[in-house]
Amino acid sequence: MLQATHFHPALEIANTAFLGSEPNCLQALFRKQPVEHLAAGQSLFFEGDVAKHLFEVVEGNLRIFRVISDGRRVITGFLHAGDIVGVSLKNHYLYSAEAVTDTKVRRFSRKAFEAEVSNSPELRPEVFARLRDEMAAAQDQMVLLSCKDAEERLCSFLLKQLRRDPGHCRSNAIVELPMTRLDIADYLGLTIETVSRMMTKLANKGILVSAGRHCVRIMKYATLVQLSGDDDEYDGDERGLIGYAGRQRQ
Amino acid sequence: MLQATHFHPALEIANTAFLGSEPNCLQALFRKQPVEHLAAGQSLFFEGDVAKHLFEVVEGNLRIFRVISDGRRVITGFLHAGDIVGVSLKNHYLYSAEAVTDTKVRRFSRKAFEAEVSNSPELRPEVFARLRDEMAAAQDQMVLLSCKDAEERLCSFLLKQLRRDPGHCRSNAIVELPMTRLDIADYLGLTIETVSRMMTKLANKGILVSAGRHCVRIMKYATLVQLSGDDDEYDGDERGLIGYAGRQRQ
DNA sequence: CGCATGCTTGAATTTAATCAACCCTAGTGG
DNA sequence: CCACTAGGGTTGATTAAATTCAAGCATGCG
Repeated sequence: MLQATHFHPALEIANTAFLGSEPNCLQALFRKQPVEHLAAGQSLFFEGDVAKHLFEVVEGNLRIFRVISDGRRVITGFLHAGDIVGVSLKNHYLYSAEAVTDTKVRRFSRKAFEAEVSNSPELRPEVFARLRDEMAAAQDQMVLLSCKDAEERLCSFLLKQLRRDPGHCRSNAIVELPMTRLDIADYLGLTIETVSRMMTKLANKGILVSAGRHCVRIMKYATLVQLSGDDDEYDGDERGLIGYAGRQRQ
Repeated sequence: MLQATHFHPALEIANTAFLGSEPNCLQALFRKQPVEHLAAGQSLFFEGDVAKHLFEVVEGNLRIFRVISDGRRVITGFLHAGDIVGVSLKNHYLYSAEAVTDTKVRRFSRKAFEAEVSNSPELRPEVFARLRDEMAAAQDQMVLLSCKDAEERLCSFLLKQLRRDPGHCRSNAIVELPMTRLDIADYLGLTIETVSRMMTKLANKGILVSAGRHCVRIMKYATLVQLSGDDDEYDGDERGLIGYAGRQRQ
Protein backbone atom coordinates (compact mmCIF):
# COMPACT_ATOMS: atom_id res chain seq x y z
CA MET A 1 0.00 0.00 0.00
CA LEU A 2 1.12 3.49 -0.65
CA GLN A 3 -0.59 6.31 1.06
CA ALA A 4 -0.58 9.45 -1.03
CA THR A 5 0.24 11.64 1.91
CA HIS A 6 1.77 14.43 -0.08
CA PHE A 7 -0.08 13.98 -3.32
CA HIS A 8 -3.48 15.55 -3.33
CA PRO A 9 -5.54 15.11 -6.47
CA ALA A 10 -5.74 18.85 -7.00
CA LEU A 11 -1.98 19.19 -7.03
CA GLU A 12 -1.66 16.26 -9.35
CA ILE A 13 -4.01 17.74 -11.93
CA ALA A 14 -2.12 21.02 -11.82
CA ASN A 15 1.08 19.14 -12.58
CA THR A 16 -0.36 17.37 -15.56
CA ALA A 17 -1.56 20.58 -17.15
CA PHE A 18 1.80 21.49 -18.69
CA LEU A 19 2.96 18.01 -19.41
CA GLY A 20 3.94 16.40 -22.70
CA SER A 21 4.20 12.70 -23.37
CA GLU A 22 6.61 12.22 -20.48
CA PRO A 23 4.52 11.79 -17.36
CA ASN A 24 6.09 13.55 -14.42
CA CYS A 25 3.79 12.06 -11.86
CA LEU A 26 2.98 8.50 -10.99
CA GLN A 27 -0.74 8.88 -11.30
CA ALA A 28 -0.30 10.12 -14.87
CA LEU A 29 0.72 6.57 -15.77
CA PHE A 30 -2.69 5.31 -14.79
CA ARG A 31 -4.68 8.04 -16.41
CA LYS A 32 -5.16 6.34 -19.76
CA GLN A 33 -6.25 3.07 -18.22
CA PRO A 34 -9.96 2.28 -18.06
CA VAL A 35 -11.67 2.67 -14.72
CA GLU A 36 -12.78 -0.60 -13.13
CA HIS A 37 -15.59 -0.81 -10.61
CA LEU A 38 -15.58 -2.85 -7.44
CA ALA A 39 -18.71 -3.39 -5.39
CA ALA A 40 -18.42 -3.09 -1.62
CA GLY A 41 -16.85 -6.25 -0.27
CA GLN A 42 -15.44 -7.35 -3.59
CA SER A 43 -11.84 -8.54 -3.77
CA LEU A 44 -9.22 -6.87 -5.91
CA PHE A 45 -6.53 -9.51 -5.40
CA PHE A 46 -5.44 -12.12 -2.89
CA GLU A 47 -2.41 -12.53 -0.72
CA GLY A 48 -0.02 -14.90 -2.45
CA ASP A 49 -1.29 -14.28 -5.98
CA VAL A 50 1.28 -13.37 -8.60
CA ALA A 51 1.45 -9.57 -8.60
CA LYS A 52 0.87 -8.73 -12.25
CA HIS A 53 -0.66 -5.31 -11.70
CA LEU A 54 -0.54 -2.21 -9.61
CA PHE A 55 -3.67 -0.22 -8.94
CA GLU A 56 -4.52 3.40 -8.44
CA VAL A 57 -7.53 4.07 -6.26
CA VAL A 58 -9.70 6.57 -8.12
CA GLU A 59 -12.64 6.68 -5.77
CA GLY A 60 -13.82 4.82 -2.69
CA ASN A 61 -11.54 2.87 -0.39
CA LEU A 62 -9.89 -0.48 0.07
CA ARG A 63 -8.75 -2.51 3.04
CA ILE A 64 -5.58 -4.52 2.72
CA PHE A 65 -5.09 -7.41 5.07
CA ARG A 66 -3.53 -10.76 5.79
CA VAL A 67 -5.29 -13.81 7.15
CA ILE A 68 -3.22 -16.07 9.34
CA SER A 69 -3.43 -19.81 9.72
CA ASP A 70 -6.20 -19.96 12.31
CA GLY A 71 -8.42 -17.52 10.46
CA ARG A 72 -7.55 -14.35 12.29
CA ARG A 73 -7.37 -11.33 10.04
CA VAL A 74 -4.99 -8.39 10.33
CA ILE A 75 -5.79 -5.24 8.41
CA THR A 76 -2.51 -3.49 7.68
CA GLY A 77 -4.03 -0.44 6.10
CA PHE A 78 -6.84 1.37 4.35
CA LEU A 79 -6.39 2.97 0.94
CA HIS A 80 -8.16 5.99 -0.48
CA ALA A 81 -8.43 8.02 -3.65
CA GLY A 82 -4.97 8.90 -4.91
CA ASP A 83 -3.21 5.96 -3.27
CA ILE A 84 -1.31 3.43 -5.33
CA VAL A 85 -1.35 -0.21 -4.32
CA GLY A 86 1.64 -2.38 -4.85
CA VAL A 87 4.80 -0.32 -5.26
CA SER A 88 6.38 -2.20 -2.40
CA LEU A 89 5.58 -5.58 -3.87
CA LYS A 90 7.78 -8.50 -4.70
CA ASN A 91 6.53 -11.05 -7.23
CA HIS A 92 3.54 -12.00 -5.13
CA TYR A 93 1.06 -9.86 -3.27
CA LEU A 94 1.91 -9.71 0.41
CA TYR A 95 -1.70 -9.09 1.33
CA SER A 96 -5.24 -9.25 0.02
CA ALA A 97 -7.19 -6.17 -1.02
CA GLU A 98 -10.96 -5.74 -0.81
CA ALA A 99 -13.27 -2.83 -1.47
CA VAL A 100 -14.74 -1.34 1.71
CA THR A 101 -17.29 0.72 -0.20
CA ASP A 102 -18.07 0.76 -3.90
CA THR A 103 -14.73 1.65 -5.40
CA LYS A 104 -13.14 2.63 -8.70
CA VAL A 105 -9.59 1.69 -9.59
CA ARG A 106 -7.25 1.85 -12.55
CA ARG A 107 -4.91 -0.99 -13.33
CA PHE A 108 -1.34 -0.84 -14.62
CA SER A 109 1.03 -3.67 -15.47
CA ARG A 110 3.76 -4.06 -12.90
CA LYS A 111 6.37 -4.76 -15.56
CA ALA A 112 5.46 -1.63 -17.49
CA PHE A 113 5.36 0.36 -14.28
CA GLU A 114 8.83 -0.73 -13.31
CA ALA A 115 10.12 0.04 -16.78
CA GLU A 116 8.57 3.51 -16.73
CA VAL A 117 9.96 4.27 -13.32
CA SER A 118 13.43 3.03 -14.09
CA ASN A 119 13.49 5.17 -17.26
CA SER A 120 12.18 8.31 -15.69
CA PRO A 121 14.33 10.33 -13.30
CA GLU A 122 11.24 12.35 -12.51
CA LEU A 123 9.16 9.45 -11.34
CA ARG A 124 11.75 7.79 -9.14
CA PRO A 125 11.78 10.35 -6.35
CA GLU A 126 8.03 10.04 -6.12
CA VAL A 127 8.23 6.28 -5.81
CA PHE A 128 10.82 6.65 -3.08
CA ALA A 129 8.78 9.28 -1.32
CA ARG A 130 5.75 7.02 -1.34
CA LEU A 131 7.78 4.07 -0.08
CA ARG A 132 9.15 6.21 2.71
CA ASP A 133 5.69 7.39 3.69
CA GLU A 134 4.50 3.81 3.66
CA MET A 135 7.41 2.81 5.87
CA ALA A 136 6.73 5.66 8.28
CA ALA A 137 3.09 4.61 8.51
CA ALA A 138 4.15 1.03 9.23
CA GLN A 139 6.41 2.25 12.02
CA ASP A 140 3.60 4.29 13.55
CA GLN A 141 1.37 1.25 13.42
CA MET A 142 4.02 -0.84 15.17
CA VAL A 143 4.20 1.74 17.94
CA LEU A 144 0.42 1.71 18.24
CA LEU A 145 0.23 -2.07 18.40
CA SER A 146 3.23 -2.42 20.67
CA CYS A 147 2.31 -0.21 23.50
CA LYS A 148 -0.91 1.68 23.20
CA ASP A 149 -4.01 0.65 25.11
CA ALA A 150 -7.45 0.38 23.58
CA GLU A 151 -8.42 4.00 24.16
CA GLU A 152 -5.17 5.36 22.75
CA ARG A 153 -5.53 3.13 19.70
CA LEU A 154 -9.00 4.32 18.90
CA CYS A 155 -8.06 7.98 19.43
CA SER A 156 -5.05 7.59 17.16
CA PHE A 157 -7.24 5.99 14.55
CA LEU A 158 -9.84 8.72 14.65
CA LEU A 159 -7.16 11.39 14.37
CA LYS A 160 -5.62 9.63 11.42
CA GLN A 161 -8.97 9.53 9.67
CA LEU A 162 -9.62 13.14 10.52
CA ARG A 163 -6.25 14.30 9.20
CA ARG A 164 -6.80 12.63 5.87
CA ASP A 165 -9.20 15.42 5.11
CA PRO A 166 -7.05 18.36 4.02
CA GLY A 167 -9.71 20.88 4.97
CA HIS A 168 -10.36 19.53 8.44
CA CYS A 169 -10.73 22.01 11.19
CA ARG A 170 -9.52 21.03 14.61
CA SER A 171 -12.77 20.84 16.52
CA ASN A 172 -16.33 20.27 15.48
CA ALA A 173 -15.09 18.27 12.51
CA ILE A 174 -16.85 15.30 11.05
CA VAL A 175 -14.99 12.06 10.50
CA GLU A 176 -16.23 9.54 7.98
CA LEU A 177 -15.70 5.91 8.93
CA PRO A 178 -16.71 3.91 5.85
CA MET A 179 -15.41 0.65 7.32
CA THR A 180 -17.23 -1.58 9.81
CA ARG A 181 -16.37 -1.98 13.47
CA LEU A 182 -14.82 -5.33 12.65
CA ASP A 183 -12.52 -3.62 10.17
CA ILE A 184 -11.49 -1.09 12.78
CA ALA A 185 -10.96 -3.84 15.33
CA ASP A 186 -8.80 -5.89 12.97
CA TYR A 187 -6.81 -2.78 12.12
CA LEU A 188 -6.20 -1.81 15.74
CA GLY A 189 -5.59 -5.30 17.10
CA LEU A 190 -8.74 -5.23 19.22
CA THR A 191 -12.19 -6.86 19.19
CA ILE A 192 -15.39 -5.26 17.96
CA GLU A 193 -16.69 -5.19 21.53
CA THR A 194 -13.69 -3.24 22.75
CA VAL A 195 -13.91 -0.79 19.84
CA SER A 196 -17.57 -0.28 20.60
CA ARG A 197 -16.94 0.24 24.30
CA MET A 198 -14.19 2.79 23.66
CA MET A 199 -16.42 4.60 21.21
CA THR A 200 -19.17 5.01 23.80
CA LYS A 201 -16.56 5.91 26.41
CA LEU A 202 -15.32 8.77 24.23
CA ALA A 203 -18.90 9.80 23.57
CA ASN A 204 -19.63 9.83 27.32
CA LYS A 205 -16.62 12.03 27.90
CA GLY A 206 -18.04 14.48 25.38
CA ILE A 207 -15.07 14.09 23.06
CA LEU A 208 -17.19 12.97 20.16
CA VAL A 209 -20.81 12.58 19.14
CA SER A 210 -21.88 9.60 17.16
CA ALA A 211 -23.66 10.48 13.94
CA GLY A 212 -24.80 7.16 12.59
CA ARG A 213 -22.79 4.02 12.07
CA HIS A 214 -20.22 5.46 9.72
CA CYS A 215 -19.86 8.97 10.94
CA VAL A 216 -18.60 10.75 14.05
CA ARG A 217 -18.32 14.39 15.03
CA ILE A 218 -15.21 15.36 16.99
CA MET A 219 -16.06 17.82 19.75
CA LYS A 220 -12.75 18.07 21.62
CA TYR A 221 -9.85 17.78 19.23
CA ALA A 222 -7.16 18.68 21.78
CA THR A 223 -8.35 16.06 24.26
CA LEU A 224 -8.42 13.49 21.50
CA VAL A 225 -4.81 14.28 20.68
CA GLN A 226 -3.83 13.94 24.32
CA LEU A 227 -5.59 10.61 24.66
CA SER A 228 -3.98 9.31 21.48
CA GLY A 229 -0.67 9.05 23.30
CA ASP A 230 1.31 10.64 20.48
CA ASP A 231 3.44 13.52 21.58
CA ASP A 232 2.54 15.70 18.67
CA GLU A 233 3.96 19.21 18.73
CA TYR A 234 6.98 17.95 20.61
CA ASP A 235 7.81 20.34 23.38
CA GLY A 236 10.73 18.31 24.67
CA ASP A 237 14.29 19.51 24.29
CA GLU A 238 15.47 16.52 26.24
CA ARG A 239 15.48 14.15 23.29
CA GLY A 240 18.93 12.80 22.78
CA LEU A 241 19.88 12.19 26.38
CA ILE A 242 21.53 8.92 27.21
CA GLY A 243 19.09 6.24 28.14
CA TYR A 244 15.42 6.84 28.57
CA ALA A 245 12.96 7.20 31.39
CA GLY A 246 11.99 3.57 31.62
CA ARG A 247 8.90 1.88 30.32
CA GLN A 248 6.44 2.81 33.05
CA ARG A 249 3.74 5.34 32.46
CA GLN A 250 3.43 8.61 34.36
CA MET B 1 16.52 -0.17 8.72
CA LEU B 2 17.27 -2.43 5.85
CA GLN B 3 17.75 -6.06 6.51
CA ALA B 4 20.19 -7.62 4.12
CA THR B 5 18.07 -10.69 3.65
CA HIS B 6 19.47 -11.60 0.28
CA PHE B 7 22.92 -10.11 0.62
CA HIS B 8 25.35 -12.27 2.53
CA PRO B 9 28.82 -10.84 3.05
CA ALA B 10 30.42 -13.75 1.21
CA LEU B 11 28.37 -13.07 -1.89
CA GLU B 12 29.15 -9.40 -1.71
CA ILE B 13 32.89 -9.96 -1.67
CA ALA B 14 32.59 -12.30 -4.64
CA ASN B 15 30.75 -9.58 -6.53
CA THR B 16 33.39 -6.98 -5.88
CA ALA B 17 36.16 -9.18 -7.18
CA PHE B 18 35.52 -8.41 -10.86
CA LEU B 19 34.37 -4.86 -10.44
CA GLY B 20 35.75 -1.67 -11.87
CA SER B 21 35.14 1.81 -10.57
CA GLU B 22 31.39 1.44 -11.00
CA PRO B 23 30.11 -0.24 -7.88
CA ASN B 24 27.40 -2.78 -8.68
CA CYS B 25 26.40 -3.36 -5.09
CA LEU B 26 25.31 -1.02 -2.37
CA GLN B 27 27.87 -2.14 0.12
CA ALA B 28 30.63 -1.29 -2.33
CA LEU B 29 29.77 2.35 -1.76
CA PHE B 30 30.72 2.05 1.86
CA ARG B 31 33.86 0.06 1.36
CA LYS B 32 36.23 3.01 1.13
CA GLN B 33 34.85 4.67 4.22
CA PRO B 34 36.71 4.29 7.49
CA VAL B 35 35.29 1.87 10.03
CA GLU B 36 33.88 3.49 13.15
CA HIS B 37 33.58 1.70 16.46
CA LEU B 38 30.63 1.83 18.79
CA ALA B 39 30.79 0.45 22.31
CA ALA B 40 27.85 -1.58 23.54
CA GLY B 41 25.03 0.77 24.47
CA GLN B 42 26.44 3.71 22.54
CA SER B 43 24.11 5.72 20.31
CA LEU B 44 24.62 6.09 16.58
CA PHE B 45 21.93 8.71 16.07
CA PHE B 46 18.70 9.92 17.58
CA GLU B 47 15.13 10.00 16.41
CA GLY B 48 14.41 13.44 15.02
CA ASP B 49 18.01 14.32 14.18
CA VAL B 50 18.71 15.54 10.67
CA ALA B 51 19.61 12.43 8.67
CA LYS B 52 22.95 13.39 7.15
CA HIS B 53 24.36 9.88 6.86
CA LEU B 54 23.53 6.30 6.11
CA PHE B 55 25.39 3.50 7.83
CA GLU B 56 26.47 0.05 6.91
CA VAL B 57 26.77 -2.38 9.79
CA VAL B 58 30.13 -4.10 9.42
CA GLU B 59 30.13 -6.12 12.60
CA GLY B 60 28.01 -6.41 15.72
CA ASN B 61 24.39 -5.33 15.92
CA LEU B 62 22.18 -2.36 16.51
CA ARG B 63 18.72 -1.84 17.90
CA ILE B 64 16.53 0.80 16.34
CA PHE B 65 13.70 2.17 18.40
CA ARG B 66 11.34 4.99 19.16
CA VAL B 67 10.54 6.38 22.57
CA ILE B 68 7.07 7.73 23.02
CA SER B 69 5.92 10.58 25.21
CA ASP B 70 5.55 8.70 28.48
CA GLY B 71 8.91 6.99 28.19
CA ARG B 72 7.83 3.69 26.73
CA ARG B 73 10.23 2.35 24.15
CA VAL B 74 9.38 0.39 21.02
CA ILE B 75 12.16 -1.48 19.27
CA THR B 76 11.23 -1.71 15.61
CA GLY B 77 14.14 -3.86 14.58
CA PHE B 78 17.61 -5.21 15.08
CA LEU B 79 20.36 -4.72 12.51
CA HIS B 80 23.29 -6.99 11.77
CA ALA B 81 26.41 -7.18 9.64
CA GLY B 82 25.54 -6.38 6.04
CA ASP B 83 22.46 -4.32 6.84
CA ILE B 84 22.22 -0.70 5.78
CA VAL B 85 20.51 1.83 8.01
CA GLY B 86 18.56 4.66 6.59
CA VAL B 87 17.55 3.98 3.00
CA SER B 88 13.93 4.55 3.94
CA LEU B 89 14.63 7.87 5.58
CA LYS B 90 13.20 11.28 5.00
CA ASN B 91 15.17 14.30 6.11
CA HIS B 92 15.08 13.28 9.75
CA TYR B 93 15.71 9.95 11.37
CA LEU B 94 12.47 8.21 12.21
CA TYR B 95 14.07 6.30 15.05
CA SER B 96 17.12 6.15 17.26
CA ALA B 97 19.89 3.60 16.79
CA GLU B 98 22.09 2.15 19.53
CA ALA B 99 24.74 -0.53 19.57
CA VAL B 100 23.59 -3.71 21.31
CA THR B 101 27.10 -5.14 21.43
CA ASP B 102 30.40 -3.56 20.40
CA THR B 103 29.76 -2.70 16.80
CA LYS B 104 31.59 -1.45 13.72
CA VAL B 105 29.90 0.69 11.11
CA ARG B 106 30.82 2.64 7.99
CA ARG B 107 29.26 6.01 7.28
CA PHE B 108 28.16 7.45 3.94
CA SER B 109 26.64 10.82 3.17
CA ARG B 110 22.97 10.58 2.39
CA LYS B 111 23.25 13.13 -0.38
CA ALA B 112 26.08 11.28 -2.05
CA PHE B 113 24.23 8.00 -1.59
CA GLU B 114 21.15 9.32 -3.29
CA ALA B 115 23.23 10.74 -6.13
CA GLU B 116 25.03 7.41 -6.61
CA VAL B 117 21.82 5.48 -6.59
CA SER B 118 20.02 7.78 -8.95
CA ASN B 119 22.97 7.57 -11.39
CA SER B 120 23.36 3.83 -11.27
CA PRO B 121 20.80 1.55 -12.89
CA GLU B 122 22.56 -1.35 -11.19
CA LEU B 123 22.13 -0.02 -7.68
CA ARG B 124 18.50 0.96 -7.91
CA PRO B 125 17.02 -2.53 -8.00
CA GLU B 126 19.00 -3.37 -4.90
CA VAL B 127 17.67 -0.35 -3.08
CA PHE B 128 14.15 -1.32 -4.05
CA ALA B 129 14.71 -4.90 -3.05
CA ARG B 130 15.92 -3.80 0.36
CA LEU B 131 13.00 -1.45 0.80
CA ARG B 132 10.62 -4.25 -0.13
CA ASP B 133 12.25 -6.61 2.35
CA GLU B 134 12.03 -3.94 5.00
CA MET B 135 8.37 -3.43 4.22
CA ALA B 136 7.69 -7.16 4.35
CA ALA B 137 9.41 -7.36 7.72
CA ALA B 138 7.30 -4.48 9.00
CA GLN B 139 4.14 -6.28 7.86
CA ASP B 140 5.19 -9.45 9.63
CA GLN B 141 5.82 -7.48 12.77
CA MET B 142 2.37 -5.91 12.54
CA VAL B 143 0.84 -9.36 12.29
CA LEU B 144 2.85 -10.48 15.29
CA LEU B 145 1.85 -7.48 17.38
CA SER B 146 -1.76 -7.53 16.23
CA CYS B 147 -2.77 -11.00 17.07
CA LYS B 148 -0.10 -13.28 18.44
CA ASP B 149 0.01 -14.20 22.11
CA ALA B 150 3.17 -14.09 24.20
CA GLU B 151 4.26 -17.65 23.40
CA GLU B 152 3.75 -17.21 19.66
CA ARG B 153 5.67 -13.95 19.74
CA LEU B 154 8.67 -15.45 21.45
CA CYS B 155 8.69 -18.50 19.18
CA SER B 156 8.51 -16.28 16.10
CA PHE B 157 11.37 -14.21 17.45
CA LEU B 158 13.57 -17.21 18.15
CA LEU B 159 12.90 -18.58 14.68
CA LYS B 160 13.76 -15.26 13.11
CA GLN B 161 17.04 -15.18 14.97
CA LEU B 162 17.75 -18.77 14.04
CA ARG B 163 17.06 -18.20 10.36
CA ARG B 164 19.46 -15.30 10.18
CA ASP B 165 22.22 -17.86 10.37
CA PRO B 166 22.55 -19.21 6.80
CA GLY B 167 24.09 -22.47 8.00
CA HIS B 168 21.45 -23.21 10.61
CA CYS B 169 20.27 -26.77 10.84
CA ARG B 170 16.69 -27.34 11.83
CA SER B 171 17.15 -28.96 15.21
CA ASN B 172 19.92 -28.88 17.76
CA ALA B 173 20.87 -25.43 16.54
CA ILE B 174 22.24 -22.68 18.73
CA VAL B 175 20.67 -19.24 18.66
CA GLU B 176 22.65 -16.23 19.76
CA LEU B 177 20.64 -13.54 21.56
CA PRO B 178 23.03 -10.62 21.98
CA MET B 179 20.28 -8.31 23.21
CA THR B 180 18.86 -8.16 26.74
CA ARG B 181 15.47 -9.43 27.85
CA LEU B 182 14.29 -5.84 27.97
CA ASP B 183 15.26 -5.43 24.32
CA ILE B 184 13.35 -8.57 23.41
CA ALA B 185 10.36 -7.40 25.43
CA ASP B 186 10.34 -3.97 23.80
CA TYR B 187 10.61 -5.60 20.40
CA LEU B 188 7.78 -8.06 21.00
CA GLY B 189 5.46 -5.69 22.81
CA LEU B 190 5.72 -7.61 26.09
CA THR B 191 7.34 -7.12 29.50
CA ILE B 192 10.62 -8.67 30.61
CA GLU B 193 8.71 -10.83 33.07
CA THR B 194 6.51 -12.28 30.36
CA VAL B 195 9.50 -12.93 28.11
CA SER B 196 11.24 -14.67 30.95
CA ARG B 197 8.20 -16.78 31.80
CA MET B 198 7.73 -17.85 28.19
CA MET B 199 11.40 -18.73 27.94
CA THR B 200 11.18 -21.06 30.92
CA LYS B 201 7.90 -22.44 29.62
CA LEU B 202 9.57 -23.40 26.34
CA ALA B 203 12.48 -24.85 28.29
CA ASN B 204 10.08 -26.93 30.42
CA LYS B 205 8.45 -28.28 27.29
CA GLY B 206 11.85 -29.43 26.11
CA ILE B 207 11.74 -27.18 23.06
CA LEU B 208 14.90 -25.37 23.99
CA VAL B 209 17.73 -25.46 26.49
CA SER B 210 19.09 -22.28 27.93
CA ALA B 211 22.83 -21.88 27.50
CA GLY B 212 23.61 -18.74 29.39
CA ARG B 213 21.95 -15.38 29.20
CA HIS B 214 22.61 -14.73 25.55
CA CYS B 215 22.40 -18.17 24.07
CA VAL B 216 19.78 -20.86 23.57
CA ARG B 217 19.84 -24.29 21.99
CA ILE B 218 16.78 -25.26 19.96
CA MET B 219 15.84 -28.88 20.58
CA LYS B 220 12.52 -29.17 18.74
CA TYR B 221 12.52 -27.02 15.65
CA ALA B 222 9.24 -28.33 14.26
CA THR B 223 7.38 -27.69 17.51
CA LEU B 224 8.81 -24.20 17.65
CA VAL B 225 7.50 -23.51 14.15
CA GLN B 226 4.06 -24.78 15.12
CA LEU B 227 3.96 -22.64 18.23
CA SER B 228 5.07 -19.59 16.30
CA GLY B 229 1.65 -19.43 14.67
CA ASP B 230 3.02 -18.82 11.18
CA ASP B 231 1.66 -21.18 8.62
CA ASP B 232 5.02 -21.79 7.03
CA GLU B 233 5.13 -24.37 4.25
CA TYR B 234 1.59 -23.46 3.32
CA ASP B 235 -0.39 -26.59 2.66
CA GLY B 236 -3.61 -24.77 1.92
CA ASP B 237 -5.04 -24.63 -1.59
CA GLU B 238 -8.01 -22.81 -0.22
CA ARG B 239 -6.42 -19.41 -0.29
CA GLY B 240 -8.48 -17.11 -2.43
CA LEU B 241 -11.94 -18.17 -1.36
CA ILE B 242 -14.43 -15.45 -0.69
CA GLY B 243 -14.44 -14.29 2.89
CA TYR B 244 -12.49 -15.96 5.62
CA ALA B 245 -13.08 -18.35 8.46
CA GLY B 246 -13.71 -15.73 11.11
CA ARG B 247 -11.44 -14.46 13.78
CA GLN B 248 -11.79 -17.17 16.39
CA ARG B 249 -9.02 -19.60 17.06
CA GLN B 250 -9.24 -23.41 16.67
C1' DC C 1 34.57 -10.60 47.87
C1' DG C 2 30.82 -7.72 47.26
C1' DC C 3 28.08 -5.04 44.65
C1' DA C 4 25.17 -4.06 40.61
C1' DT C 5 22.70 -5.38 36.96
C1' DG C 6 19.97 -8.40 34.66
C1' DC C 7 17.04 -12.21 35.12
C1' DT C 8 13.64 -15.31 37.26
C1' DT C 9 9.70 -16.48 39.98
C1' DG C 10 5.44 -15.71 42.62
C1' DA C 11 1.06 -13.23 43.96
C1' DA C 12 -2.18 -9.66 43.03
C1' DT C 13 -4.24 -6.68 39.74
C1' DT C 14 -5.83 -4.93 35.44
C1' DT C 15 -7.10 -5.00 30.80
C1' DA C 16 -9.15 -6.72 27.06
C1' DA C 17 -11.13 -11.08 25.26
C1' DT C 18 -14.84 -14.11 25.42
C1' DC C 19 -19.51 -15.49 25.93
C1' DA C 20 -24.15 -14.12 25.75
C1' DA C 21 -28.04 -11.29 25.27
C1' DC C 22 -30.20 -7.60 23.24
C1' DC C 23 -30.88 -3.41 20.24
C1' DC C 24 -30.97 -0.69 16.15
C1' DT C 25 -31.27 0.22 11.46
C1' DA C 26 -31.26 -0.47 6.67
C1' DG C 27 -33.19 -3.08 3.35
C1' DT C 28 -36.92 -6.49 1.82
C1' DG C 29 -41.09 -7.91 0.56
C1' DG C 30 -45.86 -8.19 1.47
C1' DC D 1 -46.53 2.07 3.80
C1' DC D 2 -45.50 -0.83 7.30
C1' DA D 3 -43.84 -5.20 9.38
C1' DC D 4 -40.20 -8.32 9.31
C1' DT D 5 -35.62 -9.76 9.15
C1' DA D 6 -30.67 -10.05 9.02
C1' DG D 7 -26.51 -7.94 9.94
C1' DG D 8 -23.96 -4.89 12.39
C1' DG D 9 -23.56 -2.79 16.70
C1' DT D 10 -23.97 -2.22 21.77
C1' DT D 11 -23.95 -3.63 26.52
C1' DG D 12 -23.22 -6.69 30.50
C1' DA D 13 -21.03 -10.62 33.11
C1' DT D 14 -17.33 -13.68 33.24
C1' DT D 15 -12.82 -15.37 32.14
C1' DA D 16 -8.13 -15.42 30.60
C1' DA D 17 -3.84 -13.36 29.70
C1' DA D 18 -0.40 -10.38 30.55
C1' DT D 19 1.05 -6.53 33.52
C1' DT D 20 2.35 -4.83 37.80
C1' DC D 21 4.32 -5.22 42.20
C1' DA D 22 7.47 -7.58 45.03
C1' DA D 23 11.06 -10.58 46.31
C1' DG D 24 14.92 -13.28 45.51
C1' DC D 25 18.59 -15.41 42.48
C1' DA D 26 22.70 -15.53 39.32
C1' DT D 27 26.19 -13.70 36.79
C1' DG D 28 29.78 -10.75 35.77
C1' DC D 29 32.81 -7.05 37.01
C1' DG D 30 35.44 -3.96 39.92
